[in-house]
Amino acid sequence: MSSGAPKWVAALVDSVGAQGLYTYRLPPDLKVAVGDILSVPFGSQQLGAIAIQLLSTPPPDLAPADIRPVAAVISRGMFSPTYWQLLERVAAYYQTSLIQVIRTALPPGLLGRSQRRLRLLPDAIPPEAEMFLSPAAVCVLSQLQQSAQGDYTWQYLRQKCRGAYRGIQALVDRGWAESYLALPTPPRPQRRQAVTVVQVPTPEDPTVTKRQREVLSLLQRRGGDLWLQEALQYCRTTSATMRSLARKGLLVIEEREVLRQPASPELGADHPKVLTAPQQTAVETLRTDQSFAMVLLHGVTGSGKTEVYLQAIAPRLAAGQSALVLVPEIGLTPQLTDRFQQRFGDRVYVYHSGLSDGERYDAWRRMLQGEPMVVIGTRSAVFSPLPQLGIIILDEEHDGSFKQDQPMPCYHARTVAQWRAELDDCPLVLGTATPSLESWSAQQLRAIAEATEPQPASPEATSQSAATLPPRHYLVLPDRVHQRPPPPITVVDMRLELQIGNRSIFSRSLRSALETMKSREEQGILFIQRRGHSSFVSCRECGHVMMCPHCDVSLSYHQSRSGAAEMLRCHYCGFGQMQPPRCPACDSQYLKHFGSGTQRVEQAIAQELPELRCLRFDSDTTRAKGAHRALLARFAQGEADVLVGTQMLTKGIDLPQVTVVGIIAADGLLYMADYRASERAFQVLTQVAGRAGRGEQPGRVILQTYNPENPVVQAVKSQDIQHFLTTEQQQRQALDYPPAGRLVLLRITSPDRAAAEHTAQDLAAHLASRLDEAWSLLGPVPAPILRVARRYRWQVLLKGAIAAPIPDLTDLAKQCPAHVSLTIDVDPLNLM
DNA sequence: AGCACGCCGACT
DNA sequence: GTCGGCGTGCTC
Repeated sequence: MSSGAPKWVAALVDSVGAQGLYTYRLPPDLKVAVGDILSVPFGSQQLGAIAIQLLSTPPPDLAPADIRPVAAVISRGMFSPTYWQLLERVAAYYQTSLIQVIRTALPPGLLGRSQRRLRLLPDAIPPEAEMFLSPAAVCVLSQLQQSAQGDYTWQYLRQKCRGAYRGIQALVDRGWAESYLALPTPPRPQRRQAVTVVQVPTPEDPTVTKRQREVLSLLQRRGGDLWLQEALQYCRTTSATMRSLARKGLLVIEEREVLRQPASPELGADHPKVLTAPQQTAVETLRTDQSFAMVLLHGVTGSGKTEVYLQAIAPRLAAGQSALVLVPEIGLTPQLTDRFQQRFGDRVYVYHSGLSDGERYDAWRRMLQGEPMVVIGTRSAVFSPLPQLGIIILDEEHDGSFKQDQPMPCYHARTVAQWRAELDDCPLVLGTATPSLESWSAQQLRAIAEATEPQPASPEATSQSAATLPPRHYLVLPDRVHQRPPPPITVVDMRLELQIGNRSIFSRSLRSALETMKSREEQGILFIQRRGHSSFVSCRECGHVMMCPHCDVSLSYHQSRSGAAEMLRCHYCGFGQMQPPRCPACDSQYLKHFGSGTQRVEQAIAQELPELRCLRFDSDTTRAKGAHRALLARFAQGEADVLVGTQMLTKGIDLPQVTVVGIIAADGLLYMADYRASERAFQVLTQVAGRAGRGEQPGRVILQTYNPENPVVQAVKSQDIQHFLTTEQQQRQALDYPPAGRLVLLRITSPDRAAAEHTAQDLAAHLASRLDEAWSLLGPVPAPILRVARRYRWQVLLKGAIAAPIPDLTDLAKQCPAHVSLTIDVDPLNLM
């Protein structure tokens, strides 16, 4: 035997409990390469695994007899080297295992899992078999007898029957049922018959009948290439005619893979638009700079960012490269995806969490084929395996939904996209009307570094040198296209309204604006903050807000159940106090927690402005698939005068008829118990305001608040973004909050109330003893909503200097008792 | 996730 | 004694 050929493979097994790599034997006829997806035996299961390393000698600590063989190769050549590096980087930075990252990145089904199933053997079962069996076995038996096939997975039976395990055992022991292993079936690409016209007969050809000519011309009218089923229907003919045409060599019938793509409505074509000068500059920059760079595209709403994306992508496609477009939520941006499909046709692929497994699998196969294409997707699409990536665009880069906070890895798509752009050496465009403080600060840092670069850098000054920072460009689109002026923003002091006896949620200005709007047959948007469980407490007479004495955040209102004590609590340090009956500043009795809903606004309109027809746009009315598009279409067709909605209204919708935007109460946004409250409030309010006056008619914005002098309100009013960001950055700097410092949040949850609390305390105590001075510990504190989905939640926050390396916390999971789970959230956005 | 093993209390 | 529940630890 030749000694060089590898006979073993170290593989990463897709199992929660599997730690590290496992060695498998390679059957002589099976060719395996690093990165291939395998099916391997693991205990009693057949699991998905990824080949990590080929070995020519088995590990010494393992008896050769104990090494089991690889069962099959499910998929080959999945990972390019840079893709592999990307996943490893994500695993390392976000402190989770590589397999966990792989599970996030790959579509379900690629790492197939076998099922253990139980099949009834009806012939062997005597009458009144129940007499001999335990209740559990009877339960299993009756379940199986009720099913058509007499066949269920173990998992299903265990769900249905108490003590199913022993019951199954009893049935198997008596030979009345058999247990077997269903091998994982990789989702099979669907295949269908397709017809393609390949030759047109000459008019005088006698072998082609009149009917056949008709069929051919009908087919050609439809592009000469369609599914057999459709072709038969369309031509009202039979497969015999088609076969006869195929025999004459006029068309070809072949099996073809169906790449399932969710049906999109018929769209007309869209052509490149004439660019404004700033758009031209932006497109030019992106055309010339094709290697890794971070490009912050700062364009006010309505300035035509999408057109820049489209024209930046076009040359990449022409050069055989692909583009990745990341958006906050596909459902909210039908207009963007439509536009891309109109421009690039079937080269556009939409990838998001709402796809079925089959659709995702198809999308992956198509991407791996390497044809140039445009993938538009949400957060997880940052892992799309596009082999020839030419540009990454991250639209609405400030949006929080790019951060995952539920299962680990708690990654930020913007961070991962940056690594990806670096590894694949292509530009990353961050588009937004309201840059995040992170992106803006990074841009500032780079600008400062570049300004100081001409002098030869001293060896000590390394961290600030331009060479160590990624190259960055800052591109501004300062004006709306067609020179539409930005809508003026009127700030209304709601305290004054209360003083003159207006207890309505509508100020006099908003009311009259809505009435004028109605008389001109224009449309309006009323925005309210999404109602949350916990909210801040503010005085309706003097505007005083209850703040934490130890932290620079507002206190949150808590009431565990109706009738229970009303508590105020700080989400950062755990400080708590009772809700005072009167305002500590002015002794008013109108000290109330805030939180109003879309429904309340709807009611108020019905009572006070009954002539206005209204549509509600919130998570309740848009839950169904396609509901966003439908609702927006109804509104666009003039079915209602006002659209009442939440945050969802801020995202990339273009409604040209809207002239009035009313912000019912900005306050709910201003005092969320979070150091990012101001930034988020500024972003949301600016985005909402940007919805007004996008069409022919000029727009106006009415912003109602109990705190007109609040800096955020002032900044929104003046639209001085630079000033706002500079001030905000200084405040973060003073408190060492990101981006001036960094945070790591540990979320500890358990169905056991005490276990969650004790584990949080133990982990905090343990961390306190080992963290260096660059890091400080905040907590443990109970989560603002202590119990969610029957789990009690505690958290520990680590706050560190920006330059300090993040401590390795991966060992903490092992210190958690059973039933307590730990999530490590690096750079958390959501502190709740 | 499963599945084995081992411990403990309850019962023919 | 043994059955059945459940906690713990391992799977190449």
